[in-house]
Amino acid sequence: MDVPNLTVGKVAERCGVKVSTLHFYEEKGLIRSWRNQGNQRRYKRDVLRRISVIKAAQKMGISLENIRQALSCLPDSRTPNKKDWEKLANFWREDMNQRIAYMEKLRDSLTGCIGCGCLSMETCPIYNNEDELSKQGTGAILLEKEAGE
Amino acid sequence: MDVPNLTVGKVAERCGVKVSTLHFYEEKGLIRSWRNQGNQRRYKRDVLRRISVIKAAQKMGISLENIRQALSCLPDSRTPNKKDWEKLANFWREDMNQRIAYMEKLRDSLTGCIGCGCLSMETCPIYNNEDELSKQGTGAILLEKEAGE
DNA sequence: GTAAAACCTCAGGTTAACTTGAGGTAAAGT
DNA sequence: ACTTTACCTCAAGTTAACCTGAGGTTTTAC
Repeated sequence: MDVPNLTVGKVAERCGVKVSTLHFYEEKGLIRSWRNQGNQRRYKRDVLRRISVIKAAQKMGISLENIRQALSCLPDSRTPNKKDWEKLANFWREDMNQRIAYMEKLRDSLTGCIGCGCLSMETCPIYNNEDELSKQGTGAILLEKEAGE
Repeated sequence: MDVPNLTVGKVAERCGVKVSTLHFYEEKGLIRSWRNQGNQRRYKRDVLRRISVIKAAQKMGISLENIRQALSCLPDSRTPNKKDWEKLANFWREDMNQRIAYMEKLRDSLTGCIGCGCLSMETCPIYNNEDELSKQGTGAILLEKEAGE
């Protein structure tokens, strides 16, 4: 029982992404493959987890470039183990905490801010928070809604 | 003491945005202006607050299109009052709560998920959450980092 | 009254994260 | 064997949220 190597199609299917996405990720250095004699991509099994992590991280609002950097800490030579992945998780959890805290601040400022008169660019807590937080590396947020449709 | 009407330049300056952004917002139906005889834009003072709100909402991850829709509930004929703005704030606060809850779930799932073996597309809580939440209108997230450049 | 600063429109550019399509090769099924 | 399915590369298109620049007009300041 050799571990069967995966084709792009299989990986795409199992991860719920398009083949073109895998090409794209490879081009961006997020995943790796080697080629068979026919020049077709083959993947090791751990690419599945890698892609899962990429997707999860994206949902947390991390850009592909940042994900790439984080993933580059994973060992290239051997299949990453539990400790490797945990390191990644720890790295991002702190980030998440900051993002969440930022959102909470925004939420808490919102009602007061919009309702009262303070929402003037210079004095509004929302704007003051921004500067403070962007220095910490947590800046603008873009949440994409994919509601009904 | 007539309220002096604002020019694009003034509005841009006071809001910390570029003139082109104001043109853009107007084109997208987010703000309004009228023209003087020379065809130049003039704004009422409440445009400042409107833009503040747009900016704040963007930081919360709301898309311009959604902001436009929300703002379209504001009265066009009269200057919006406190109640009008509060309605908006309430509308978005619920949204924020969902987004925050989603982030928290993600964060809490992250360590376990990445660390253990469950991060397989079909069973991972992160993926299950996604479906559940996207039906509620809270989908993918994109947080833009503007750290130290 | 004239020169600089501000404004106008419209076309096209930018970035991220992909997707689509054309034109061609490899692998799999029967 | 041959046909269908899968894969390859490379170029160009897509969306959001703007920005830049060209070519021309209006205001403002001295």
